[in-house]
Amino acid sequence: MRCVGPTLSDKELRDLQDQYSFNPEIEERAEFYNLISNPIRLKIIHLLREKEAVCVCDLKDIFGVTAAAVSQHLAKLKAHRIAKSVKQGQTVFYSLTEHPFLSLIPLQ
Amino acid sequence: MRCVGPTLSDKELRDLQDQYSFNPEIEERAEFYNLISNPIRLKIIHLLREKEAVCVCDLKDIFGVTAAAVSQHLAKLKAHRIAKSVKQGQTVFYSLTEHPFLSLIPLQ
DNA sequence: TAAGTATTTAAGCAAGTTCTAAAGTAATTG
DNA sequence: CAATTACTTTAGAACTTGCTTAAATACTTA
Repeated sequence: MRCVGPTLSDKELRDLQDQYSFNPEIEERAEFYNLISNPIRLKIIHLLREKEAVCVCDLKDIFGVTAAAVSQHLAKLKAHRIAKSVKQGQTVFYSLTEHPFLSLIPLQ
Repeated sequence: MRCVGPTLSDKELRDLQDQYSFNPEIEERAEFYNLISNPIRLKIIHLLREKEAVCVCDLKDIFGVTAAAVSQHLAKLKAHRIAKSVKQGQTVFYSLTEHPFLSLIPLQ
């Protein structure tokens, strides 16, 4: 049942339902915002804009968390194709991709 | 203990620790991204850019959830000073504030 | 003023997030 | 080749999120 108060017309309501109830573009963007809503992941992105490529080992020292925690954050960034990795010996270097959504994050 | 592999110098590491281990600006931005990482809240923001002021009752019909759910999302937007409300009779109209972080969200 | 409408608040639950410790894999080195 | 280092994966605890239902509040109207 519709509300009675001074509200939208039936047509306006239908239009907004069509536009918003299912909207993959906005939903995809929300998912990206969720990815960068973690302070460590957002910091990793800023840091990789500055440093090009950094290993897990250094990231764990910078943020003061375990290597496991850093590795899990990097795996999420990688799963969203925001970061990529290159193995050099036993060291894994992470760097940013050219993902278009990265432009949603302003430079420092 | 520092890593042994081909990594950052001690000085680079200290500089990055200083810059990132505690960084309220980035942390505040991450918190905002968390706010807009929910698809309904992000859609409400886009919708209010289009419609100026909309009541809880219409939002519940647009998104197909209960009024309680919408009200809780709006309360979060309000707590972060992204939205404000005006009561007209028994109807509560919500609209956007001029919060600077809103510029982080591109127009449709 | 009783009933109905709009909204908020509270309680509770299921699902998701993020950390740690521990175990597993792979490369390096004494 | 055993030990060490770098990293990943797994499992589990603590916490957060987002919904629903139900109750509470506020306003309107018959």
